[in-house]
Amino acid sequence: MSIMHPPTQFDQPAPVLEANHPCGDCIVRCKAICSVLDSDELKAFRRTGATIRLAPGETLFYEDDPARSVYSLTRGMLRLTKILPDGRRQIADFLFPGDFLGLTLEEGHSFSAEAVTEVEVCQFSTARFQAFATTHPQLERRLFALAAHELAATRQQVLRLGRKSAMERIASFLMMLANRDRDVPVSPEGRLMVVLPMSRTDIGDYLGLRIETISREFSAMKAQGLIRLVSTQRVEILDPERLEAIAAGEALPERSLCAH
Amino acid sequence: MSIMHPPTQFDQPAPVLEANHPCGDCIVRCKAICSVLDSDELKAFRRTGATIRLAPGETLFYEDDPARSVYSLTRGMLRLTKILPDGRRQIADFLFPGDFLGLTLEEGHSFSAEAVTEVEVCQFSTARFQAFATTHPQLERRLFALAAHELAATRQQVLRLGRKSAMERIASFLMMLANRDRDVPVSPEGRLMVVLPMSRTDIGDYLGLRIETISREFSAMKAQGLIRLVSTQRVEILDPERLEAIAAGEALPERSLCAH
DNA sequence: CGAGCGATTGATCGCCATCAAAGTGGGTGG
DNA sequence: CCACCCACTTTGATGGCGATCAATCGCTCG
Repeated sequence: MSIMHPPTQFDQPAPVLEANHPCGDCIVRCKAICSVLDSDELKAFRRTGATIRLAPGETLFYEDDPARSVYSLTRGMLRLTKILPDGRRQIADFLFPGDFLGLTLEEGHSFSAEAVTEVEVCQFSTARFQAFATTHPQLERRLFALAAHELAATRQQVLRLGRKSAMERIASFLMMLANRDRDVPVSPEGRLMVVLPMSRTDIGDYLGLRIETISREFSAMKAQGLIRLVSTQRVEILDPERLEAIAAGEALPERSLCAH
Repeated sequence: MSIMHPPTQFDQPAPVLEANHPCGDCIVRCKAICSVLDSDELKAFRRTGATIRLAPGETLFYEDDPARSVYSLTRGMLRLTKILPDGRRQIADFLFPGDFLGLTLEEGHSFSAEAVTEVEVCQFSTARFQAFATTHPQLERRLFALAAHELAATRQQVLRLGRKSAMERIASFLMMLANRDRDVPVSPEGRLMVVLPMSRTDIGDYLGLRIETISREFSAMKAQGLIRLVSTQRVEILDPERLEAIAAGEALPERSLCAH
């Protein structure tokens, strides 16, 4: 998952489209990979692709499947997962509308992609996409920008998993979600609201923790007045500064469960 | 660190260079970013850069330093580190000759880069490098390939840190090193030999473990006949199949310290 | 209203961290 | 050449965080 939206120089208004353009009502036009294409390019590009819809839990592709398609996520949330032979699972990333996936230099995909919520993606043949990219340098530059951004975000994840405590990981995760859609996240009273479309199991598998630990730390955070659990899927952030400090590893341990 | 060398389609013989070409004796010519350039391009490119040498422990740049240069590592090993306020350290990656670093879309670097061994890098101004890339599409394609490759390797690291035990992490680390230079690594008797130029502290900070754990697991592996500790910096792999199985999470726990 | 699944809470365990001490090896100076 | 030093590694003893096992809660749906 990106730390936040890709750098703003790419969040530019995309070229205006004529009426009836196949991408005319695309929600992620300004963010997606296609934003660097002009109207005609985009139309040509779009014709080479299909739209796929997935229900929650459905799989877009499996790890090691031959990588014959690339995808642009237009609606919903995907998770990228890796599984160990004994069933241990790691979620490498959550993907949001505008994210791009599936381009690899190896033969097969290096992770599975599954729908967390209802999902809609644009699908393109890898071969045709690459041919198209070769003739559109700005698309290649955009590809690199996306990869570089993902890489930076994934290295943040490495820091989280390698060196942060359970509460720090969760705080970090919440702040990341809170920072990503600065548009949606305010409660009626103007407080930061984070939506968690994924299950506790997913959060655990993303943060390298068990679901019980996720639950316990959420409860501890609630007890400390850091957050409010509006519902299972909605968290209100009551103290963003302190939560951010915890996420950054700046806060005193303050034992989560110490009563004695 | 790459899982292994970048895909072979890029490991092509680089164009032959005339005598006295400034890159004529470059060790990493076939692997580095420059491999996509022909002789004249390369000469023009090289003139824009400088050579920097670092002693072990010296820093090439710090996290959050403005990113004004990019680098190609020609000799030695670098580590990319992130530090938490209280001193906890995570090594995001080890870099080898032929690796490229420093290109980011943010203002500053997202990690520090320090020399593990004696190091030599080619330095280029970011601005000039980007201008040069704009006019050399094959360079941009190569950049994307490197980023994509790094991203896949970093996601492997996420799996290691999120879901693998101490011994699995170390086995995985050893096999990664063993697979990376298939050229160097055989002992006189034809067995797999891995060189560890970095300290135990570095290994620990890469794998999210303490140095005591690294030592203990090395000893346990030795006791199980998996490896032989030739010296602090040299490990002979005695049972690659089983070590690979452990690395992949396929092996039974086989309690490391269970005597009773 | 009951079934069933996910989330929460509780009790205990075990892996790895921490604290501590001893071993090793390389470099320096007498 | 050898004694000493210092940094790094290894080994040992103990503790704590998060995992595991287990029970309860709460919501959704039939």
